[in-house]
Amino acid sequence: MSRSIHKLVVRPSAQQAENLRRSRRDRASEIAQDYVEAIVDLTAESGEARVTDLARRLGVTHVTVNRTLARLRRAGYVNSKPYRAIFLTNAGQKLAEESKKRHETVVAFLRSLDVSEKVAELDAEGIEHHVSPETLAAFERRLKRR
Amino acid sequence: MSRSIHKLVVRPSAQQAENLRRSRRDRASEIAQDYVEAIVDLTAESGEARVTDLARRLGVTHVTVNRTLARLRRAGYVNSKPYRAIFLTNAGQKLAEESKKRHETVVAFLRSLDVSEKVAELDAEGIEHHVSPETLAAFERRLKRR
DNA sequence: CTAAAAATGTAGCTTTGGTTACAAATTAAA
DNA sequence: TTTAATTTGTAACCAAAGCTACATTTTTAG
Repeated sequence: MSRSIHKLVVRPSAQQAENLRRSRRDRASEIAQDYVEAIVDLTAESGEARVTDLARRLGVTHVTVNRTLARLRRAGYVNSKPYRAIFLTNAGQKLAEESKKRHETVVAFLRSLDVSEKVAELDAEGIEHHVSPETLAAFERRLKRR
Repeated sequence: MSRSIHKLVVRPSAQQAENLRRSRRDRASEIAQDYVEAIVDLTAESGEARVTDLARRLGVTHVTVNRTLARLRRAGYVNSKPYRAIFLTNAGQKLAEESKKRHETVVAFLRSLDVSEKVAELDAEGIEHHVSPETLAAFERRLKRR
């Protein structure tokens, strides 16, 4: 194919390449979502979100949290100062709300298929970042219909 | 000045931390799955899978393909020699079959929820790597029931 | 108040997956 | 068969996300 007819078959490949490229691009924001969600939860639970709390919750070292927070600060999702608690910007709060809602929908949907609670949580963690608005709407439709 | 206390590494990981850590670990094999699937497809379509074909299909440069193939060779999924076509090992074929089946199930399932074909393909690309056997079984159950 | 403990920050290394630029090998064409 | 085009390989770079080791700051206990 490479040497003869590749131009004739370019369409399907192009589509899939685009799909995969999107997959990869999306990944950049997945971690951001995990972080803002965790920040919201921790703030609700204990009044403030600290680096160490985040590290424990996210299963990484405080060093990783630190560096990632720097990126999120640059991206405008969080406000934080050295040795102080971490706060979300408006953009960060919006992202967190959307993420949380999506997460809950995915979990509820999986539960509605009789997936066990533990596995539903587990799978949702990975799946939620790849659910488009259209698919999310389909999930919600299904949930309402029972 | 240096206190240099050798702290023992404590791992009191919460459930969610474990979930996220799994997410990350899983990611390592996602690319492998994309590659072996693409190799199967290309071989079926045109008799052999070449570096350039893979690059086009996966939406990356041939350099990336090259380096990733080296890793897959090390991992025992592919056999390849310089300037020659790429073949799957038995392990690679097994992985490809499983991946393909999972992909098809996810797409069919989304389609059964009236998600459009294009979006179903798009979302499946990201979702399929995070679907546990239990959830996959739930999808299949649902598909049979209609 | 002081000293130890805990939290946070910084330096520097690793791996992975991406890139461009250029070199070498193979294939196709004149 | 010699040359041009295409494919493949290599070198050298980048950024993200992970780590350990160590330094600094803040908090807490005595």
